[in-house]
Amino acid sequence: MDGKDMAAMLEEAGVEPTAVRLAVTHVLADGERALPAGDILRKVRETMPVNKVTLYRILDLFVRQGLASRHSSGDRAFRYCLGPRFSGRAHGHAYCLRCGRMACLPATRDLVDVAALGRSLDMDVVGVEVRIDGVCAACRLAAEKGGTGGAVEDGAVVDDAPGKN
Amino acid sequence: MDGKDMAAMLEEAGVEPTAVRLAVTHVLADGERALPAGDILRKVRETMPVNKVTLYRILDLFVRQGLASRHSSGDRAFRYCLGPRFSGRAHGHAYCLRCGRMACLPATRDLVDVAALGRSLDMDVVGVEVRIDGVCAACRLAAEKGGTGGAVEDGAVVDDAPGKN
DNA sequence: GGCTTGATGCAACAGAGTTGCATCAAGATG
DNA sequence: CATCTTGATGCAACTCTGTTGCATCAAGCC
Ligand SMILES: [Mn+2]
Ligand SMILES: [Mn+2]
Ligand SMILES: [Zn+2]
Ligand SMILES: [Zn+2]
Repeated sequence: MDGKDMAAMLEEAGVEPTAVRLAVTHVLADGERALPAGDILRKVRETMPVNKVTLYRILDLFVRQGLASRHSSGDRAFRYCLGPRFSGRAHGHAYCLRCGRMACLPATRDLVDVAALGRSLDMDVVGVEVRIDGVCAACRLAAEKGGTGGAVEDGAVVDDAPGKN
Repeated sequence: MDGKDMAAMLEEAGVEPTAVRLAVTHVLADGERALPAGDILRKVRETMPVNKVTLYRILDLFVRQGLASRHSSGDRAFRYCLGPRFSGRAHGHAYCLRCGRMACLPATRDLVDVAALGRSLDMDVVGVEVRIDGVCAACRLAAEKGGTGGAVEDGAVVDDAPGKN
């Protein structure tokens, strides 16, 4: 996806295309994984200075407009990826309990009979969240080699110090 | 379930049966819903004084021992209910976006083909989380009557002041 | 030029859970 | 009995992940 597509996506979602929003869209459009706000913030900052509040507001906006979707993981940080309309599918995720990475799966429809659900529950169904919890291949290998900390490399918590936007 | 059963469950789970743990088990054994720690704390406190840290430690212990299971909702508080071994089934949940209540569903097996998942993912699958998001019947009715706040009644946040255990 | 509007920044705050250390009771040991 | 150890609990302070209020700034309009 190039810059042109990003702007088109924002417009289609009814969102004013500012520089930061384009950068966030660019990160989300990677599409491999659902990312926590902290990771998105780091990636966007490789391009330009951004305040974390701005990012949170953009993510909320994107979710409201269907551009992004927000998913809960086993830890306390929500993960964001492109919404169904822009990723081309409603999909579940595979969450690694060791490294915290959350991979986007091909689709949810094969796994869950949503229609049957709507009928069987006395509830207006808005969405279905499917998450597979386990240990990813990278972490399994790392564990076999004797490591104890999973297959993570990044770490570095996003800070809050003045002048850091 | 009476007190006798509670103690038996704790023993079966390999957990020392203290007064607080029995009370927590009692609350979880209700079985209708998965409850946030705050709700559990309030209910246990109707019986005896307890510190919130104690509750969190008990919940962690219960989850480790399989007595309870921990589920993520659309908000930032985890919900706890009896684990599969003690509730008699692995099950998903229905989360109401209005009132935040999370109902335990009959079973997950009918909805998700877990075996197929294990095969298709390069991952050691530990668990599957299925959550239906929507608006519960009570909230739908409340909304039709013109209310704007969902079908909740409780509210009251659990405090942290000294002398409150 | 003045006015409004929307996006962004900054500081302080909030909720949910954690950590470290103190205390206390029940057993185990002598 | 005196003492030692162990596990459960309490309390204060802390972390992490967002949120809220208010200030600023730029762009468009009159
Ligand atoms: Mn995804
Ligand atoms: Mn349940
Ligand atoms: Zn992993
Ligand atoms: Zn409801």
